[in-house]
Order: sequence, then structure tokens, then C-alpha cells
Amino acid sequence: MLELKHLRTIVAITEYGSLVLAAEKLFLTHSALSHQLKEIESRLGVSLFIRKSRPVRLTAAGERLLETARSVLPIMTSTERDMQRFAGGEAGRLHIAIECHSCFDWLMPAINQYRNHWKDVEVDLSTAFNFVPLPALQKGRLDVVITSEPKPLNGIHYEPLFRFEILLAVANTHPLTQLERVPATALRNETLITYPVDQERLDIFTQFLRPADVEPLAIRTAELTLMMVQLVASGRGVCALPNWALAPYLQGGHISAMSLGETGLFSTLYLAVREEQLDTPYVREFINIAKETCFQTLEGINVVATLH
Amino acid sequence: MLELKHLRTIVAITEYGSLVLAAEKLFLTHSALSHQLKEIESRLGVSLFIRKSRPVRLTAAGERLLETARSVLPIMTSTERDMQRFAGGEAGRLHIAIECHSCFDWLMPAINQYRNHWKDVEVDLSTAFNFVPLPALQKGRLDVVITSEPKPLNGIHYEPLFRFEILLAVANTHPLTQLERVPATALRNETLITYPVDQERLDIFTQFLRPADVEPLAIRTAELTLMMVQLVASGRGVCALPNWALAPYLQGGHISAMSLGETGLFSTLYLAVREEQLDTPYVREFINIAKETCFQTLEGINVVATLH
DNA sequence: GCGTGAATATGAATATAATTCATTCTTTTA
DNA sequence: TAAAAGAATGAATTATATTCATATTCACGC
Repeated sequence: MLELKHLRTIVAITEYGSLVLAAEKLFLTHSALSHQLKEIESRLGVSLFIRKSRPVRLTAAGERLLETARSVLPIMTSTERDMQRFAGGEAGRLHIAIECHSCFDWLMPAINQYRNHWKDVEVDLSTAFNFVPLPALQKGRLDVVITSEPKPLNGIHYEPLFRFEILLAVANTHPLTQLERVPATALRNETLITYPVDQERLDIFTQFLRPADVEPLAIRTAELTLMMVQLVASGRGVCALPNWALAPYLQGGHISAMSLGETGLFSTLYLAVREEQLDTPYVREFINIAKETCFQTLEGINVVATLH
Repeated sequence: MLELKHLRTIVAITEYGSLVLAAEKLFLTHSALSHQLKEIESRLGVSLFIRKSRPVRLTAAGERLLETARSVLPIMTSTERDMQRFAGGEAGRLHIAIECHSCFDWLMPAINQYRNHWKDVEVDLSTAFNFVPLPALQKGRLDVVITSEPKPLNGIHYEPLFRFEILLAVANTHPLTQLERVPATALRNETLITYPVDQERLDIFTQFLRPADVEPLAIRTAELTLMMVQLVASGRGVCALPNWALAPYLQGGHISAMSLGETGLFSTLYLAVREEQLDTPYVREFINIAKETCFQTLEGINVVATLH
């Protein structure tokens, strides 16, 4: 019933004091304004202006409407400005999910740095341990997924971040420390400690043990890297972790680590986004900052990182 | 560009989770909604909903728009409700002007009583000593005029309030107190005290002195009734005032008063409004309260008031 | 008063925008 | 994987807003 154009009309008429002038400023003929005014007045059942006097004066109802106009129109203006910022890629939403437990190390600094420059982007981080994140990315529930499995999907772009080696961590006193490289079969006598996720999502199984048709003696889980390392250090099992996740413990001499298999077990971490978002400034910039930050972090802990 | 219907659309879609349901609630086909949504999205250059998922989800831009909708739509609703109250005559404006100095006595209580019941009427009182109020009433700058000169004018309705006698007030020791009725010629030797307004507006001149072709010895003015009475009491002049304005001073015995001429000088006070407003509840009610109140006031001071 | 110029109002014609209908494409669920 | 429900699309239709041409009203000067 009441529309914004009526509010704009009220404001213009009171501001310029006449239909003719107001019409000009609204890029209309005075006839159009007259019709519009008449229409809304008869709809509302009140008159808004007293036309018998010049300049035209507001009635009490007109005053009330003007008050509304003065509070509503600025809101609309600022909303439209914000829409432009969304359109221009200055503002937006970045719901990030990580599939890998150890990613916090470099992702947190990245997010903090990013937030400083992109105040109008709503950043949200969640772990994707209990759901498959890529379909959610496709459907727009997520905007960024950090994964090491770049499954080709319609409309999804994978940006390689870095390549890393998965090492087997063992206690310093463990007999396997005698070997340079650990064959799959060596794990037949070991308790393997993993994150509590589906084996399908762990390279140690999919890339190493299964191809060799090996099952470890036992499997137990731990939530955090630190917990896994402590279990390993006390000789209660072994675990496979990225070199950069193990680095601080290796440097502290708490545990030892060896390559897996003849060639070593390598993996690449990817940042997945929707293709349509690839050229959006605030997304593009997140990718850049993420790359820089993980590089710096990896250098800082003295792990050789080979970009894909 | 952005219109209220878009805000309503956003709200409905988020509330019902689907275009089909939202369209139903908005009394539209889902096709119409789809077109509308597409149109505004392409205009703004942003997408507001992610349609790939069901129920449809808001994008960040959509969230921002929803926020605006939630703050703006209630304002519009309450504005429309207020418009209905204006239309129904429950709310309005009552700019009152009085031409007669002594009217405050009964008008103030009337206005106070009125305000209690009609909170949504903006009451404003001004004196019309320096301008002619009736044209202003015609043109809508005023809504009520209290006058004793019911000049027939297009679209103006005069509601008679009461008839009263204008008495000549003199000092208790004044020789004129010997007379029952004072002839015009008796004022040739008197100083006449009046309100500081044009003589055209004073009945003592237009109805009494001029017809008899009499001019008083001298004329001096005073702003307030009390001042006039004090001047009269101390023998510095005489003055013509409504019986009800003089009543308290007569009862106190401070001054004396006599009728003017053979028949006495009478006048009637009218309440003037625009004809079109006569049936508006809040105006009608003001007329009623004004009538009641001046009756009560006049009775209270023991002055016989004859309603026209 | 009465006439003049400027402002506003009105009616019919026109242009613009919104809505529907019919159909296709997409997503979800059984 | 098929069926059903939801959403998108294009063309036709309808409703709405605007203009043009003209009439009316108002303010101001004589």
C-alpha cells in the first residue's frame, strides 16, 4: 500500500514546497506527481498536503508520514550502498571448513590477518570431521574447504596450497628407528593411532596400508595431535602425521619419525572454492593470504614445502 | 530501486523457506516471485538466496537485506495504522486561535480536559491579535477560531457558544455608578481603556460609540484584564468588558459595572471551523467540550449565559 | 472585485512494469 | 533412478504509472 516512492515524494514536496519543483527533482512531470499524490491520499483516506496555500503545507497526517520517511529512507540508502559493496566483492561471507586436524596451525594466523583487511566479510570456521564438506561447498552452505582430496566436482576449483610428506612417528626407543624407511608390513606389529574419522579419509590407509594389503595390529584414536604424540612417546603406538605437524615435537627430541615406503608418502593440501567465486575480490584475497601464510608457517618450522 | 515489496518478499521467503509457499502468502504465483527476485538480484548485482538447496538459504547480502526489512517493515506498518487513525478522525491537528483576550478563562480548562481524551490530537493555541484568523482557517493554517464576528465565509461553519453582555466597568466612587444604564454620550468625559487592538475589532466602538457618533475623552490600552481593572479601580479610566470577565472583580467589590445604552450591549461568541471538518470526530468532540466547559465556567461565576 | 500568470488537477492515451500461463529445468526423496 | 515438488523461463496478458493536452484553482496586482 504505502511504498517508498510515496515517502520520497513527501520529502521532495516538503523540501521544494511545490509539486512542480519536486516533480522536476524526481525526474517526473508534475502531472505524474499529482496523480500519485491523489492516489495515495484516497487510498489512505487522508489528505497529506493542503494545496490551497502556497507553498503547499503538510497536514498532521503528512507530518507523520514525513517523520517515517526521514527515518526509513536513510536506512534504505545505506542498505543499497551495502548491496553495492556485496556486488563489488568488498563484502561477503566466508564459511570455511577444514578436513585436516593439523591445519589450525597456519589457518588461524591466516584468518586473523585476513580479518584486519576485510572487515565486511563474515568469516566462520568449522571442522568437517563429521560431514562431507564438498557437496556443502557446491550448494553454497560453505564457501571454502581445505582438503587433501581434490575430487573433481562440477563447479569446484581446487587451489593447491602445498605438498608435504606424511611421516610415521614412533617412540625414540622404538626398534623401527633403526630403519631409514618403513615398509607397510612393519605395521603389522604396531598399534596405529589415528584421528577419530573414517579410514577412507586417512591417507595412511588409502595410499599406504591397503595397497600393500596390510592391517595394523590395533587401531586406537585420539582427538588432538598433542595427545597422539604423547601416546607415541610413551610407546603405546605409532601414528602417521604430516611433517609440519610433527616438526615441533621432532625438534624437541620427544619422538622420532621416518618416511613411509620406498618413495615416502606424500600428499597435497588444496583450498577448494566455487568456480563462480574465484574472481570475487574478497575470495581471491583469502586464497592469496592463505597461500602466503602457510608458506611462512612452514618455513618458520623448517620443513621443506614443495609447492605443487 | 529497492522497494518495500522486495523487503516483504525477502521476509516471506526466509519465513516459509520456499518460493511456492511465500508466493501463496503474498497472494502471488511462484512465477511472479521468481521473476521479481531475479529482477532485483540482477539490478543489485548480488544474489540474495541460494536456490540450489532446499529450503532456500540467504546469502550474506540477503541477510543484510533481511535485517533492513526487519527494521523498516514494522515502521511502515505502524505508519499505516496511524494513517488509519487520521482517516478515522481519531488523530489530527487542532490549531486554535482566539480573537478575544478574555477567552483563556474557559478555553484553558476546555483544552486540558480535551487533551486527556484525545492524546493523538496535536493541540496548539495562539492569539489572533495581530492577524486576521478567518482566512487562515479557510486555508487550513488554523483549524478552530474563537471569534465574536461570524463573517459569512465560504466553507466556514460558526458554532454559537454563548451570548453575553458587555458592561462598562467604573471605579466604585465614580459618578456614573448613580445611573442604571450608561448612554454613549456619557463617555465623552471619560478615558476609555481597551486591549491594544484595532478599534474595528472592539464592539464598544463598532456597536456603541460609533453609531452614536461619540468619541471618548482619551483612549489608553492595557494588555491584561487584571491591569485594566486595576486602572479602573484607581479611577484612571473606564473600560468595557464581558460580564463573565468582570464577574470576579464585581463579586470582590473592587469595581462597579453598568449596562451600556438602553438595551445593553450584547455579543455572541462563536467557534469557527471548516465545514469539511464538522463531522470529524476529534473536531466534533472539541466543539462539545468547548460548549460544556464555557457553560460550566459561566455558571461557576454566577453570570447568566444565554445560549444562542 | 477582476484579470493574469503560475501552480495544481483531471481525463484519455500511452508507456512501463508486474503478473500469469504454459513449459522446462533442477533438486529432493522414496 | 524415477517421481514429485520446487524453481526458472519466455511470451502473453493485465495492471500500474506516466505523459500529453486541457481545465481548474490560487496568489497577486490593479
